[in-house]
Amino acid sequence: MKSTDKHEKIIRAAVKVFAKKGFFSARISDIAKAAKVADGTIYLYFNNKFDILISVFDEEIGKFIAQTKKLVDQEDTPQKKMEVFALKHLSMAKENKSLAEIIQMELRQSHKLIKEYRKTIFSEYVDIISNIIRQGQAKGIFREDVKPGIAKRAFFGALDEMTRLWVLSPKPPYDIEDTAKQISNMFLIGINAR
Amino acid sequence: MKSTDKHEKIIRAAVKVFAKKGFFSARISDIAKAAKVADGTIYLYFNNKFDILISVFDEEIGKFIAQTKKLVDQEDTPQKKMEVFALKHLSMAKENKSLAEIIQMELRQSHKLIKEYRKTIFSEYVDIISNIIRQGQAKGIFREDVKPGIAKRAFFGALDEMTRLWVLSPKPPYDIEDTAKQISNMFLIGINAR
DNA sequence: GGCCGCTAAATGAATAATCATTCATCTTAT
DNA sequence: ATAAGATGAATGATTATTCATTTAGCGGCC
Repeated sequence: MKSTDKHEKIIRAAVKVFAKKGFFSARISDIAKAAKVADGTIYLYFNNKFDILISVFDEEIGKFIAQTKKLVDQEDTPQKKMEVFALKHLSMAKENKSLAEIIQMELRQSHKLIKEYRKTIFSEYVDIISNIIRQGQAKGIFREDVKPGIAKRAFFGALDEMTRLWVLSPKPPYDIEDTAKQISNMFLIGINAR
Repeated sequence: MKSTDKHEKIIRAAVKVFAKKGFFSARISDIAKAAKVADGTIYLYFNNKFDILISVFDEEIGKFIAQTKKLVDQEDTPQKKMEVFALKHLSMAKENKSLAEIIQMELRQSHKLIKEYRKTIFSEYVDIISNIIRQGQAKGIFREDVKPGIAKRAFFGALDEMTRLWVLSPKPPYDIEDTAKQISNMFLIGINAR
């Protein structure tokens, strides 16, 4: 029985089960059933339940960050980079809802390991934003008095909250591209009339 | 033994314990010990563990929203209202770190009841923002093409993410008032140089 | 080709530990 | 003396994890 990669099958099943029930309420037997393997089989591929969660993060989030960086690099202006970042962020949430749900829910746990994990992985991600902002400031395109360390959080937070809305609702209530543009515009030109 | 209000004592203890260990890892006996009562006593005041968490939210978040509304109402201009909202939000997180931590962590759970709860309570809160924006638009102060439904999420998300930073770190790295001003400015006038 | 024997992989029932919850008993205040 | 309040040991339910047993794939041999 070597036909399919069990590791992969279990990860995929776990993403679905964790998204649906949450990490703590998910039973190993739920994951096993969803992956169509025996309970014990899971322990041939993972050390314990927590290890499954970490593996989900490790194997999925890394890819996504790399993709985002690449897309941002392809754009010329800082403004366009911001917009592309927003678009990529929101698209990912829409296209991979279960994973987005897990990131939203489980990566917020107060478990020590999760906290550390979040700090590291999210720093790498939000620093894409602060780099764009610094570039823009160097070129005289962005205001000098904006602190990149705050702005990156604000921009990421705005996108993260939109994602949460979609994760909690059955359907995305807004158009992805329109939302990405609205949000990046709000940061770029503000909401004041003139 | 009627000297102190047990209900209150237990809530206070629960806030600390939940903040430290998270809802699922917190044991009833932890809370009992922190509140200096017997395990069984907790069940004289609460139906079950989950009920404690809900009570924490109910009794603390309601107060906070009311306070925020009042402060916002006292300001004249929409711009000032936005700034005051931001300031109140961040101050609350700084002054009541344990509660902020619980809101950050536990109110994100995928448990069905929590999801519903979050939708209701947060709607009330973020609608303060969309109301400010609509007022500003009616007065011709804010751009008409900004959608209040998106802007409210973005603004809240930005503040929420700053809060998360503080909750995860040992110390607040930025000045509250300065941060509130930076964030509201970013929304009001954007980050573009001109 | 068919038949052993061997190993790695898979199974799932049994185990063992964890805790939320209960309730028979005890305390305290009036 | 009584009852409302408090106690905490015992209960029972839940599940992560283990491990004795089974199964499947594979190479060598006749």
